[in-house]
Amino acid sequence: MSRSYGQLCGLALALDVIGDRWNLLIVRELLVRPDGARYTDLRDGLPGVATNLLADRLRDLQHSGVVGREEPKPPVATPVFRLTEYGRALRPAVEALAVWGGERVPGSSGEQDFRSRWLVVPIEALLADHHPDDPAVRVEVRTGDEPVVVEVGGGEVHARAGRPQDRPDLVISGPPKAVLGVISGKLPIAVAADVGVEVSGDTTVVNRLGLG
Amino acid sequence: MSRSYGQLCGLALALDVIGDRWNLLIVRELLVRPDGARYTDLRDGLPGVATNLLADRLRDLQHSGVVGREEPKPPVATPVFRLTEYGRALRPAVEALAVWGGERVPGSSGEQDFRSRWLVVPIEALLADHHPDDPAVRVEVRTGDEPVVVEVGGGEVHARAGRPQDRPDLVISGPPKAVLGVISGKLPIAVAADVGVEVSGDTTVVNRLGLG
DNA sequence: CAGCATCCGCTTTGATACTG
DNA sequence: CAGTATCAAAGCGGATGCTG
Repeated sequence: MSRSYGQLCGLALALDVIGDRWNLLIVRELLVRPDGARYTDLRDGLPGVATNLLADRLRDLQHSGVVGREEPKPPVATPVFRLTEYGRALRPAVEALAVWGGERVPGSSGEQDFRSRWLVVPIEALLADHHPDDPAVRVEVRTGDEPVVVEVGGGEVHARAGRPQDRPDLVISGPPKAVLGVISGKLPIAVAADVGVEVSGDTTVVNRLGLG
Repeated sequence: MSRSYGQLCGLALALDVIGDRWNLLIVRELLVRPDGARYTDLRDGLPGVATNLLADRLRDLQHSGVVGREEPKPPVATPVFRLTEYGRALRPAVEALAVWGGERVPGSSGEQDFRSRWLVVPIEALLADHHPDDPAVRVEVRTGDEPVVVEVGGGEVHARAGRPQDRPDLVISGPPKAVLGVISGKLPIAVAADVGVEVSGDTTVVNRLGLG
C-alpha cells in the first residue's frame, strides 16, 4: 500500500487509492474489458509494467474495493479481475484525464505502445450521436492490433473491441496516432488524410459523430 | 521529470505529465488560489511535501506548460505561480477525482491535515443553484483555518476563501470532516447536526443548493 | 525570511529469473 | 497461466545549508 497524503480532501483521498503508478492504467484496462480480464490480459494491455508491480497493485486495488477477483469454480480455469461498482465510478475521472491528455497526442513522440482497445475510452467520452432520431449505425475502426466497433444510435455511442455483427456503415482506418488524433479532436479529419487516415462508406456518419 | 509510460493513450499521456506524486495536489492548490500563489503559500497548502520535491515539481509543471511563474518587476517581491490555461483545463479531471474520493471522507481516519480552501473544489463540483431565478445569496462556511464564501445565483455557484462582503444569508459551521461530508453528499445534513454541524440563517438556501 | 539546493536513509520501482 | 523472489536503480521524505 502506498503512503497516504494524510489530507482531509477528496482529491487527496482519491490519490491515496489510485495515485500510485500504474493504478489508473489498470483501471483503464478493466474499463475497456467489461467482461473482466485475466492476469495475462492485463499484462498485455499494460506494456512496460513489471509483473511483480502488477500483482502488487491488483492486491492493493482489491483491498481498497476498486477491483474484484473471481476465482473460477470448474477444475481448470484462471481467475478473472473485474472492476467493482466502486471502481466503475472512476470512469468520469478517467475520461476527463484521457481527454486532457489527448491534447498531447499529436506532439507525443518516441517509442509508443498502442492497443486498439484504448480507443474505447476517448471514443465514448468525446464522440456523440448528433442525430439521435436517425437509425442506428455501426462504425469499424481499423488500426493497431484489433478492430474496434462503435455503435451509434438513440443518442448514445458505445465502443468495444471486436468486429461488428453486420457489415459496418463506415470504416475508418489509418495509423494509431492519426486515428487517436482525429478522435481527440486535435487532428481535423480533412488533414488526417495526409497522414494516412482513410474513411470509406457512409461519410454522413462522420458528421453525425461530430468529427466534421 | 518522471518516467514516461510510453503509451499512445490520452490517459497515459496525462499521467506522464501530472501522474507523479504531489503534482495533482499542486494543481488543486493553484485552482483554489486563482490569484496565484507564492512558494510558501503552496508549501502551507501542501502539508507533508518535502521542500525539494515542491521545487522539483514546480519546475516540471512549468516545463510541461501546466504552471506559469511570474517574476515580480518591482525591487522586492517574490515570484508568483499560477496555472496556465492548459493547467486550468485540468479542472474537470480534478473535480471528478475529488468527487470520487469524497466517498471516503466519512470513513477516513488518522491524522488528517485540513485547509478550508480545499472545500472550494467539491463545493463548485457538487453544489448547484436549483433556483436560478431567485435573487443571489451568500453562504459562509466556517470550519478549519479560514472562512469560505459561497456565492449562489443565476444558476451558478462560486466559492472562494474569505469573508462575504455583506452579511451572509446562511452560515454553516462545524468540524472539517463533517462539513466536507455534507458537501460530498455522504453525510445527510439532518444527521450532520449530531456530529457538530450547525446551520443558521435562511435555511431555504440549504434546499436551493441541493443539500436537503 | 522566501526560495530553493544538497545530502542521506529509506522505500518504491523495474527488469529479470524462477516456481506451483 | 499466474504469479513470487531477487536485486540494482530511481524516487521520496526529512533535515539542513546556502543565497539574495
